[in-house]
Amino acid sequence: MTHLNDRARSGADAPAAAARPLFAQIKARLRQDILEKRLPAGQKLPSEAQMQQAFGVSRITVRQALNELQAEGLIETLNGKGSFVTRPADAPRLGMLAGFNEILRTHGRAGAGHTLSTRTGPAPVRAARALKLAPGAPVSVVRTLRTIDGVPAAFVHTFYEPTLGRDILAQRLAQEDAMTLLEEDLDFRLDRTQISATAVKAGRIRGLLLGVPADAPLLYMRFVPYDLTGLALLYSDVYFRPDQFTYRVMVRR
Amino acid sequence: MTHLNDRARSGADAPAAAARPLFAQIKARLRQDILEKRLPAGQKLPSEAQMQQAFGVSRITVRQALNELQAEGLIETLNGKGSFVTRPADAPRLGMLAGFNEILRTHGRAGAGHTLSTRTGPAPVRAARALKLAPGAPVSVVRTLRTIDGVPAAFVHTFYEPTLGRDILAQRLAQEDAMTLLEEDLDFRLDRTQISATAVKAGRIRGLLLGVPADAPLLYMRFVPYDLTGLALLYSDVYFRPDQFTYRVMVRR
DNA sequence: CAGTGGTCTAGACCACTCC
DNA sequence: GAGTGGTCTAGACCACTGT
Repeated sequence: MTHLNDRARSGADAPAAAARPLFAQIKARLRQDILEKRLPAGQKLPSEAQMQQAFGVSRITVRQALNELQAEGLIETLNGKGSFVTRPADAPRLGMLAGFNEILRTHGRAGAGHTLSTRTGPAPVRAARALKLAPGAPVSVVRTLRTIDGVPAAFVHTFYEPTLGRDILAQRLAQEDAMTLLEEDLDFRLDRTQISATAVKAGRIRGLLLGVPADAPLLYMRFVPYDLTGLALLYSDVYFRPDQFTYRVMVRR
Repeated sequence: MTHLNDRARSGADAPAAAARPLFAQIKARLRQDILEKRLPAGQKLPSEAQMQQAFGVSRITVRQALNELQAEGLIETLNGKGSFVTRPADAPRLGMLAGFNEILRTHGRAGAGHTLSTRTGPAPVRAARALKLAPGAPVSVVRTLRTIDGVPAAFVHTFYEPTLGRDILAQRLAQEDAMTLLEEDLDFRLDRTQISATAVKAGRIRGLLLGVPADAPLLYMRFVPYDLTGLALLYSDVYFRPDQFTYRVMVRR
């Protein structure tokens, strides 16, 4: 049966369950269905009239649930057509989580990438902490070199839990950046990304890789993207050649 | 008289005005009253019942307007008390626009600042472009040096239009960072900030100021905070000593 | 207690989309 | 035209805040 609490707030006081508002219950149910992919991306939701029936509530109550889901970006609603589960890749990149290649594309420059190495090994402390793993837990580590118009521009170290379908990352990190892959290929719902930035001297090894003197300054950034569920999806260390690339973000509020 | 369109969509076709939804008209009116400070920060709005009367609409229509204003962060609504115009400083810093000092405070370190110079002169091209001013238009320029526990940490160049009450910035930029001043002292409603980051060699002059060798790497960032109305409030160039400061942001979606 | 916002119902008419 | 979401009304009861 599909019905909800049945207004169970009146009778003998329910011992535990807090009797949440109807619209919140409907919202939570739909939300779960979406996050656990029982309602896959692009799927049309039942019409408001159908939900009214199914849940046994008035239309306004259904709409309040849908409005909040829309505000969270989980669904989009089109007049005359219906409500649909958002495709993660279509969701507007509000805060600009655009990755490396995406930025280049909008500037009309040609990005490319080479995988230097792929392996699985114990997580370094900083990666383990960011990913909330036990120190030394196994992680996949991919090192890539990204170029712009043939010139080395960034040296990237990506760490991620080798479970899930995430191993396709290793195959494709050379062509696309991690953010795009997570959204478009793995259908993760990116919610926010923790970014930090400093500068470092290139040093001998990174200098050779990036084609700059050992004392050249590099932009050193870390990225940790999080799911809508709060899960840290990966940890990425990036060294940028400042003459080739400037990082830009629009931060809201 | 306070009434709205009076459902003017039916009769003889209104020539221009597009007959926007009632709640949108109410929302727009309140929004303007808030942005133009006819409803000052902290002010209690009329109750929903009063607005129902004043605008001649149903309560749900009033609430739809208020809900959207709340979603935009312009008002906050407290059960049993009423709706109030948000104080910019109270609004949650979602995307983390926390400035320099604020970050230090949460880390328990002591920040301080010295004003190196204050003057008014023609805007450099990059500042004029960011602030949407005519090239060479007069801007105030303040140079400050920020220290952490007595060690130089950042060299800051701030440009802003010398109009408005903004000149109090010059007096206080040494003690507080610009973001905080804009919100707390000038009651601007920050909406988003354009940030960019690269690395540079310190060079001789900046090296002397910050107490590092001329070939030391520095984190070079630019900040342009925008109003809710889309106005660029200032332009800021910052050179950070990487051993003293790492920039962190949480970017949403 | 009176006043406030929070939730909900049962209708209604409209604009839009697709057939 | 039938089906969809967008807007709106006129009520109602509740929980919370103040006195």
